[in-house]
Amino acid sequence: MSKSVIREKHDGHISGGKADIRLWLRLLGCSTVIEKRLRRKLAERSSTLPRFDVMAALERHPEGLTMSALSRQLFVSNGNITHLVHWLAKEGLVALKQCSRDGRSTITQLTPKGAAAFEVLSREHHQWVEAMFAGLGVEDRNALFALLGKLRASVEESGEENVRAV
Amino acid sequence: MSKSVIREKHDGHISGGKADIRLWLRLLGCSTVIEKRLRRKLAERSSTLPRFDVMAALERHPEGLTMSALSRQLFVSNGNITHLVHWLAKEGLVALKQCSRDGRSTITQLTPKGAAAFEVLSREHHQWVEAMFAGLGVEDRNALFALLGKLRASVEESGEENVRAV
DNA sequence: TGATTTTGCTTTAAGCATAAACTTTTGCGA
DNA sequence: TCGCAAAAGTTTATGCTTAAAGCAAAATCA
Repeated sequence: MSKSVIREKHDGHISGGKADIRLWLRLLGCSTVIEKRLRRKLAERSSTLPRFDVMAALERHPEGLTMSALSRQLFVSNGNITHLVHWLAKEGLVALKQCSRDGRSTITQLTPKGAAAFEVLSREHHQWVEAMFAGLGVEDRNALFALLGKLRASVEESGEENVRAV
Repeated sequence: MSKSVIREKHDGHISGGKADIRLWLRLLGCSTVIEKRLRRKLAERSSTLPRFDVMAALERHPEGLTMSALSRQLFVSNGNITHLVHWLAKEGLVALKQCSRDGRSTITQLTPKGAAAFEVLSREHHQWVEAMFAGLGVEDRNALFALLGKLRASVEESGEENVRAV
């Protein structure tokens, strides 16, 4: 998975590491195990997470999206989107058409078949996630949500130095 | 990154989704942004996260590890380890030797060069992580750590149904 | 208008990851 | 001891991902 970095030891401590590393590894571990489970479930239905993501984005934009818009929405590279969309198009799940006002752009939309397929997958996806979080009470979920918000802010702030002098 | 699934909308809510999905996406987002930053930093030093992981595992096992042991430690497939270790060996960062008691096994160890390289990378790695978590106070970190522990337990429990009748 | 830059997308090369098939070696049981 | 199953690694096929190079269309601007 290319994710692990270092492993927690059995006593929950890191060899030579500190608390931050331990926290990061736990965060990574949670995210990874959930993601793997979702991938596996989707694979059982002959789909993948990236394809699901693309379909989810298109489902929320019935008017269609350009390749670049998809790329921005999903935070993946342009070439990546090309690949995914072409695959989905070959399967008949999305339709491509030239943009009339801009000859460079391709508009991507879910086909009825694609929308139906996503409808089913999406419902299941939600159930899978729900099941994995079921062990947390409402208060825990709210607290976790808030803390992750703080963390996100912290990470973003720590990266600002790169943009400072621009 | 193949991770996103669905996107949070600007108001922080999910189209047609529920709180669990929102929480999952925020967790995924945090994990992904941190991981991307680490990957980028390592790339600037001509390394990668998977290679760093392998070296970290070997650093904690000076006696050496077999390929399979590495595979288990890092939770990645066997073929994957083959690839990574051979690359590291070609760079002179790890050394391979046949296991005397088992002709099938290959023992993998850091070379002095590899240990020195890891020493440097590891120190930097720790600083990067520290910086990203710097915005969280000690209490927040402890709370987050505990909540993620609960989440992990929840995820594991929710997967037990597969093993129940075995 | 004409030249330059930007934008949208594709292609290519490299790396990471898995599953499945395969080889070799080991170990175990009849 | 023979035969066969299990284990260690490798290889192959497939897919995701990025960065970088490239092409064509559009926009900018002198």
